[in-house]
Amino acid sequence: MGVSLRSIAERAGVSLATVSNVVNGYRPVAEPTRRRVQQAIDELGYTPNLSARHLRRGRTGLIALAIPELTNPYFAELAETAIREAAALGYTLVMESTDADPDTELALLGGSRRHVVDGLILSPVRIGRAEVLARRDALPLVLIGEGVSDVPHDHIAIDNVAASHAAVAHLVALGRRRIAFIGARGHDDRQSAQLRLRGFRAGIAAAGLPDRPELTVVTDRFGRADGSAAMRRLLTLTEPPDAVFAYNDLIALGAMRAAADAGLRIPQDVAVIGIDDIEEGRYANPSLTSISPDKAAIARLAVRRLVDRIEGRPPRPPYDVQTPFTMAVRQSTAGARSGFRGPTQVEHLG
Amino acid sequence: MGVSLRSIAERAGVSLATVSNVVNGYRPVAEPTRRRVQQAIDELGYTPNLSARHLRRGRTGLIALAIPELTNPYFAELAETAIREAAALGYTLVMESTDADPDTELALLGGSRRHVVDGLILSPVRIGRAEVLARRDALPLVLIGEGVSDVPHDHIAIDNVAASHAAVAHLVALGRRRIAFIGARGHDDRQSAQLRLRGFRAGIAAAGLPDRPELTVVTDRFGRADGSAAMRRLLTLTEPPDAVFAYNDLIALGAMRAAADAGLRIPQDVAVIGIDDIEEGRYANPSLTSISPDKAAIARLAVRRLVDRIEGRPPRPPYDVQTPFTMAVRQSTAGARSGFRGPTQVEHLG
DNA sequence: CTGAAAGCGCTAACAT
DNA sequence: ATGTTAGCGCTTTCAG
Repeated sequence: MGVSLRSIAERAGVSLATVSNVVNGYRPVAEPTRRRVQQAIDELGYTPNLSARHLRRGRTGLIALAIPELTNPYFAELAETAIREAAALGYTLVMESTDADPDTELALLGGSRRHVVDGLILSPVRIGRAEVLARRDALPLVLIGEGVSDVPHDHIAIDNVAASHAAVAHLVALGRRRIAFIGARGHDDRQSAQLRLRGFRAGIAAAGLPDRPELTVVTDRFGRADGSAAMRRLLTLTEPPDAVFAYNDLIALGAMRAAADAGLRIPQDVAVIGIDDIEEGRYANPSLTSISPDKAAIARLAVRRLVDRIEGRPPRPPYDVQTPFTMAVRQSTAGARSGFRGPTQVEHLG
Repeated sequence: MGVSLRSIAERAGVSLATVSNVVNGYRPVAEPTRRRVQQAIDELGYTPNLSARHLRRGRTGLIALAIPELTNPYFAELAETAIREAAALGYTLVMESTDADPDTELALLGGSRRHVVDGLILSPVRIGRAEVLARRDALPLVLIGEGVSDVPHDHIAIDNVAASHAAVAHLVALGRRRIAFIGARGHDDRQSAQLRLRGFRAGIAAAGLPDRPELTVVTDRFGRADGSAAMRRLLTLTEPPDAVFAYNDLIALGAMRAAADAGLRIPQDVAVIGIDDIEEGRYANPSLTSISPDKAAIARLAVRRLVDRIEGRPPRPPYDVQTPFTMAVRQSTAGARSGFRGPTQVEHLG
């Protein structure tokens, strides 16, 4: 059917091995030979059959990026960089949606994709440290996000405790006293990290504010609808919050929606801050203040570390890599509702 | 290294072919035999080596979904369904970002991914009918979106002219007279479809409104920033528009941002409608009226048609398949700024 | 610097 | 109903 190494070899009057070598450059090839071969390649329009190559090499050239959902812009932005980085290193990235389902996450961890991909980048939300420690599969693995840390695997994330603490400190500096946290994961939390909640509590304590459990609302998922529902619940309190720190921007945006529907002014009546700094927040009305992780750095590091493992370069601790973050202050926590085009104030924290 | 067919065959005391048959079910296998084989598979944890399978079959089991950008929620929502559908049909979907670059689109069309994927779903934005007609490559291809139609390839999209016409009619029914269009593609437009613009003009004409070229603004891309910039330009007119029909929701959202920054009220001063019905629009403030394509249908149809081609099922016209759409009327074109939770009025148009 | 040949793991045509 | 075997296209020893 297609053009194979053999056709090129015949056309150029050389052996298979030589063609392979001009394609891959493993061994030096004399200039005149390489010329002839290259010409044959161009004329016949040869492209290597990857299945054959991978069968022979024992690798597929694919890596998987498994995330809770594609439709969360944070992950879409992350994926954009990861795809590029993977391509630059000679790999094709396939996206895998776990749908935040524990069984799917476990199956992935257990190697369900073993013969499909050479390695896996996983953003776990329903499995915890225990499951990762119990893992027997040898498929190279890199974890991202706040889900699981402190395991003998590469793990890339921001310092979630510090980031959350900073968010709360920002609200406190605004003079807010009744600060709520809308966070994800209402299920059985075994060991699964609660870093952002921990940072929130640390921030509250550091400000000398009382611990008010009724101001912490957990949600099942990470979407706008969850943020809205949680906010509506907070607004039924006799003393509703004057500020909200949301687990992520999507939740924050949902919360802002619910607050607006209730006739509240943002930030005057209630200030809102999120995490992720997705573009949507910059265009929201009011625009959303957010902790801004370096998404490109996370994606790049995750891909590189994974490829290192795949290609047998030795893992060198520390496994837990923390990437920098900043804070983008916008209307949802600003005093004046100034024009959008004004310079965005950014504090460097990472 | 890993567990292969051979290991299973030895363990179960059968031939390779038999193991292959219990795995693939091509030929009947006696129940006791199948049992033994299955047990061996379970015990040894066998998973087929896909590279080998694909080398043998001449297919990779991968299909590519090439879209302008991952970070456009419309495509993310589309991709979510496409991935699921592909998996159900035994394929893995890989996302390819063209970045709206003509060379990338051309290369894809020319078969740059030939040996990587079995087929391609492409959402073209920079290439036109001519390029698709000139294509020589045999890689199965399905087109989606308004970019290219009327070519001998499967093409899935809504009726863009009708949809745009409906959007304009909706604004006209609101009593708006100075209706602007913010659309994409400011480049050399050769043959590349301009369906939405055509529908816009038809709507204007049908309402007996004058043709006002200054109310049509083209943008280079499809993002929020483009919508904002275009809107700012429209607001410099001595007679600015009282309504805007945007090429897509992202542009609409950007336009709303710019309008709000200019102190305009939506919809009182200017009504806004988009196309795509992304979730973000439902949570925007005000929420965004939008033409709502059946994204799941588009994704499903595109994948199915592609797999039909890949597996050799004959193409049966019509090539151009139009999927239904509806209109979701929300605050950005509604009179009263009612609560978000109220029922969304939907007209069925598709 | 180049060639010959083995074999990666699987499927399918051909036997039995 | 099951077994045997050729060969998909490539990379990689081992020889020259």
